[in-house]
Amino acid sequence: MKASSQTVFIVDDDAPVRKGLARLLKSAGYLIECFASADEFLDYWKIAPAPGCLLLDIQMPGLDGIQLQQALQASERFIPIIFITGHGDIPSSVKAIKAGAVDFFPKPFNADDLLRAVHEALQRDELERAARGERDAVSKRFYTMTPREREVMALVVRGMLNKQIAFELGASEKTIKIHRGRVMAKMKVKSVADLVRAAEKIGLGP
Amino acid sequence: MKASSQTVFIVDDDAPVRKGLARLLKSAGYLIECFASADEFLDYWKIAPAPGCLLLDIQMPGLDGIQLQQALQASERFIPIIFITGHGDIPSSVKAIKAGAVDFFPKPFNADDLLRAVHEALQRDELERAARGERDAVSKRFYTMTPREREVMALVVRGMLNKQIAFELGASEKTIKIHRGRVMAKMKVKSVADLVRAAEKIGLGP
DNA sequence: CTCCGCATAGGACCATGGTCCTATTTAAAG
DNA sequence: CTTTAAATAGGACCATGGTCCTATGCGGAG
Repeated sequence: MKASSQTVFIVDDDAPVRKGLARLLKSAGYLIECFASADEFLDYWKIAPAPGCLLLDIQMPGLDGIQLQQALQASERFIPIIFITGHGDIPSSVKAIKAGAVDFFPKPFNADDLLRAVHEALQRDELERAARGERDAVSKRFYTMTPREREVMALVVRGMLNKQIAFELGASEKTIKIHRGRVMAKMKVKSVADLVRAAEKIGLGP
Repeated sequence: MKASSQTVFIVDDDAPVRKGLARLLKSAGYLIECFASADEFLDYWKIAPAPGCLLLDIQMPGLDGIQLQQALQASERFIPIIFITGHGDIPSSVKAIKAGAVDFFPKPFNADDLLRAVHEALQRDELERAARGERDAVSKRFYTMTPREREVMALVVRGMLNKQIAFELGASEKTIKIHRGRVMAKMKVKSVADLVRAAEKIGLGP
């Protein structure tokens, strides 16, 4: 029984299957939440998204597993998905994995394989959350800047000198220095190197 | 018939299948090379790797498709793979895609789907080659530098001042300036921003 | 033993970056 | 109509970066 603040969300229309999965994963030390349909899960997820992963049956009344995956992809809240299916075929497994699913198990599946996949999925979620947190922090700072400051930042990140930036933007070098100072302050970085890395996190290429 | 300098390599132990695939892809304007076994392909590939993609049957005497994929993964020469199989199962399709395969088709497959996959694979190969070319160029420059210059580069990329680098390396600021100048020259960059991006291409983190 | 690459470093000098202070103009918000 | 945020910019000043030239010491290759 390991401590865990991560939840395994189980979505399956078959109650005995849910119970079986829940028991298996509880005994492995994970927090569990069960849902009988994709919509039920989505309602919960919109209100209380949490760190964890999603164990998802493909065949279900209402939204099926693949559709739920697409819905989650479109939303901004990411969660790693492991598919489970009674009657899956190769094309759908390929599609699911290409769309980023962690794994895809036909029933009956091996419990150890599933646990390994859950472990991998939870790890992915942690990494993704960390990366996302950084992106969000940088992005938030970026949007505290004025339009002009953002322009200056873009050119600094391209490696341009104040003089060149001044020419490019039709302002004096003096003004650029001021904007540049504010960019460094608002982005909370101490060097151009850090600024470049921050810019890349939010997709600001040269 | 479009012009193409990219080759589709077909590896299948069944001659009629090879011929059918070759005809289909030739009529779509691609260059084709056929092989009856994984080893045959590998021998060719070791000598003359070329831009393109690989159409690969899973079931074959000798090395099977998945093993060939692993062998290619271990080597430094990347080529995008599309699997074709008569008797594939879901676990192997999942494994193949997770290992980076572009697609995985059970027979019989739809010709349009295959052509789409080939197109995607060739695109991937181009992107991968471009990225790899850049990495190699940067890496080559990196290794023209002396050990000391590389140390200085690492610290410059971390955003440190000459003064701090001097202290860190136990040298005078003057010496650091000289190394730094050589770093910029040998890496062929004109700004710290460019140096940071070059460093990231070869996995030099802060 | 000599030559060369590497690391070291000082002097001189100028370009560049950064930060004070002050000040004006404009446009939007109240 | 006044307040405020944004962009503009000059003066003064100092820190930092970059590039000349010159010079020394060390260790390996020829």
